[in-house]
Amino acid sequence: MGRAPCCSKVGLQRGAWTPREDELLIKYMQCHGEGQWKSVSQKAGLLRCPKSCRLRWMNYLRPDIKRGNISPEEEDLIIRLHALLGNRWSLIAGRLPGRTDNEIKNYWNSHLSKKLKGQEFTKQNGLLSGRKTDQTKTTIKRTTRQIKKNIDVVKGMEDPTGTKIYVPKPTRFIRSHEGSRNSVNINEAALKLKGSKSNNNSMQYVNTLGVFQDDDLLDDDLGTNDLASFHDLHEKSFQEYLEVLLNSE
DNA sequence: AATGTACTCAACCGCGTAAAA
DNA sequence: TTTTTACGCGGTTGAGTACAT
Repeated sequence: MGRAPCCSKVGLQRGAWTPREDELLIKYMQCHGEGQWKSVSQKAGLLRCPKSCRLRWMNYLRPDIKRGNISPEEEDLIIRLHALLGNRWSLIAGRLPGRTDNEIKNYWNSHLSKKLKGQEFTKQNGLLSGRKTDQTKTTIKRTTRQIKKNIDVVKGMEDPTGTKIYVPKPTRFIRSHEGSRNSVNINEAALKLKGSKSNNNSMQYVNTLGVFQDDDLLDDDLGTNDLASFHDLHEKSFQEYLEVLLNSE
């Protein structure tokens, strides 16, 4: 696995971009479009490494980038998406037109992580404190049972028609109140999709839920384990699946 | 006004991986 | 099949700025 040489090693310009550099990069992009970053710096007359050029363009100079504060609607969406996806900033950014992964990551780290830290939700559910109420424990167990039930149904119907099923890659669900919300969301999504028996595609998505780590789910301390290693899907499937998760809240 | 502290965000770094050689 | 290249991602850094003392 090779690695592009660091710009400091080949004597290229570093640090903040000047207006002149921006101008050169914008002009080049207007003529040639994105891609071929390796040659961009040379052809545009910039003494910058490809990474730096790409980053400057993607996070700052691109014409479709939205400027200004994050709206309450956007903030709400970020919070919900983060609950579902974790720190997968590029995926989150993909659902916020005009916003970059870097911007959302910064916004999360400087605003939302602190904002959410002491929220009432945590206290009510007792999931971060390590002390769960009886009601919480009951909810977790009920949710766990329901998920397992759904998985059994799904397993029995796995790929009955030979339809292509997208093989996922692992996604970690970390210990957090968001994690506990995941359990509910995934469960609800499974129920909704399971209900669409007439739709073979839906069943594929449900299948992707069938990879929960059973032992973890049965663990009383649900929040400390991977809630699931449900898998990333083919892009189209993933987007549709995400819709279900979001709408199930 | 001077200094210290906290915050923001553009930019950098290192890693993983798909594609090309 | 193996190695190299190029790209994209998430974590981290640090300069600039705002605010508090």
